[in-house]
Amino acid sequence: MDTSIFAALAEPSRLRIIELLREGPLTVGAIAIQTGLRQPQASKHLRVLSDAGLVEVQRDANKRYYKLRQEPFLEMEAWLESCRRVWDERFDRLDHYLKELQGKD
Amino acid sequence: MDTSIFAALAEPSRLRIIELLREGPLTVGAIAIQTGLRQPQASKHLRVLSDAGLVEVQRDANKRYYKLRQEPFLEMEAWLESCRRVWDERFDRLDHYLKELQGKD
DNA sequence: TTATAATATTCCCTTTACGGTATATTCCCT
DNA sequence: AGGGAATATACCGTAAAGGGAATATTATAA
Repeated sequence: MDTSIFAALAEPSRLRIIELLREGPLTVGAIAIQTGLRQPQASKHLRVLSDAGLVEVQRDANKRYYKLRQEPFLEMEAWLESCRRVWDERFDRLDHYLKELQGKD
Repeated sequence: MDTSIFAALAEPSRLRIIELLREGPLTVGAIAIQTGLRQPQASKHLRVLSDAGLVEVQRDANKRYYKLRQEPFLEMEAWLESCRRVWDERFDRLDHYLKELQGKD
């Protein structure tokens, strides 16, 4: 799991941007307005998100539409899935079983 | 979605700790050894993870067993779910439909 | 080609995060 | 009570992150 994905999402404005992009692609200007960011900061945050692979850009004249990329989201889902078995009933029972074995030494 | 969760996971050593805890609860000492961290750093990272609600501690004499908490993982799964609809087939079609409407102006 | 709109980058400054080391705390054992 | 193990906290120094403002880039239109 690449930590740069989490690092990108750790900044409130960037998380906000991601949430805006759930509705569909947006230009830098639109993002700046909807987040209350100044244009340079919006660009800079989008750069970080882009470097982390969370968004991609689609050019249209001198506007740039940013949109979400699916891959990192799939990666996160897979990672969460790998954590999920901790709370899996069967794993819990196995855990207790092993603990009991240890206790017998 | 609380960004402190992502901030906690953004640090490589902390992500590693979480991944170790997938196997079950561990003491600070065990975590320090398995990650190659010195004990104080391990404690500090665990503090961050704890403040973010990702782990909880269970005392046993002067040892402390850290284990994963389920809630933030459920929260992340729900959040990812809210992003998922972007790639939903139907949403995509609606998007194209709206774009076509705009083009007619 | 020049003006303008949209976006990206640079520089500076301040704050925050992290590692290292020392020290404090807590608990057990005798 | 005193010693030692396990863990937490404090303090310091450095490096990275983030905002602000100015400037550079790219594309369009006249």
